[in-house]
Amino acid sequence: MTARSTPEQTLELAAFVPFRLNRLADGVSQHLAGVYRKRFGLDIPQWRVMATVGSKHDCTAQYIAASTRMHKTRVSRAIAELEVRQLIERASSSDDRRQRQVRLSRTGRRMYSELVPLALEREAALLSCLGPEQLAGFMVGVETLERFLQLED
Amino acid sequence: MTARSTPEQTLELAAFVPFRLNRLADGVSQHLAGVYRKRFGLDIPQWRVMATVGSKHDCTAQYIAASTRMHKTRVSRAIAELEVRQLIERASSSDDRRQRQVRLSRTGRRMYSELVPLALEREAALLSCLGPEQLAGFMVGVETLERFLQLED
DNA sequence: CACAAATAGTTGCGCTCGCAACCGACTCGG
DNA sequence: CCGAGTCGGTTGCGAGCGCAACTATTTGTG
Repeated sequence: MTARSTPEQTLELAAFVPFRLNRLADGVSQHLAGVYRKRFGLDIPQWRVMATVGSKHDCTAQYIAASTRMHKTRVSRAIAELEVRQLIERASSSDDRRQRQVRLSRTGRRMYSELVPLALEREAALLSCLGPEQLAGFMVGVETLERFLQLED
Repeated sequence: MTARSTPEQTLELAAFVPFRLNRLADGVSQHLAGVYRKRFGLDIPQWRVMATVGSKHDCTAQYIAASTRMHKTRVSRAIAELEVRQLIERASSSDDRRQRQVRLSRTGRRMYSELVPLALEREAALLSCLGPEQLAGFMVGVETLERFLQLED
């Protein structure tokens, strides 16, 4: 075998931060998936659209795409399905007839007001495993990385 | 707890930790994608298999699936492609003829030894935006969450 | 020993997604 | 105005993935 002075550099996937971050994000998603899928029949894109439209009324598909960082086709399809299910409504904008204003319907608002507390509760349950100062330290890291990767809105 | 005096609870996606974690993990993946895709023609499953096989010789597909937390079909297909490209070799195990021992080929080892330093360098570049104590605080949070979600190996 | 249950790995199928092409609407320079 | 370029949004298509079913082998139980 090769007798190099330095041993071959190896990479332990379990200690590789990008991998761990992916795995963690995926685990968190799973942890939440039940809330919107099983109970409300929403998949992730639909849930994100609901959340966006719920907090900012009369927004466009483009705005949703930008703020959720989803591809516009993904947004388009999520909106289409939500409209079929009558959870949102679309009205053609008066000043630019290319874009259509998206808003929650009556039933959509009802679902939203049920959905939000559950989601926040799950988030809180997740973060409850961190002490206050641990949480703060963690979030500082998240924010710094977001800024570094220019992921902020 | 609070009566109707509080306004309707809303959820700002940009402040919702699960969403931010997904976005962050995705950003980090993008940040790395160039390394294995553009330069070595590997996609993520293939890269993970390479990394796993590189650090643990003679492992089975099942082991790879467990340690990367990928679905066994995803692993199977990644291995198949890597074998076609002659980056790995498979030998049927003597004691259990269902499983096949996977290891890097000569060219696979060469690629691995090129790939690992680049990946580690990228990881370091990413984490360099955090100061030492920020990094430590961040990693403590990651570890705690991993343990909470039972994602450790 | 025989047969049921479990296990390693592969494959058919349907679904989702991103890319690129597209359609209709706006804009702006000439 | 008119045409080129741009922009909001949709759709055809191919790639990748997970589920479930399958093959081949091993293990467990009577």
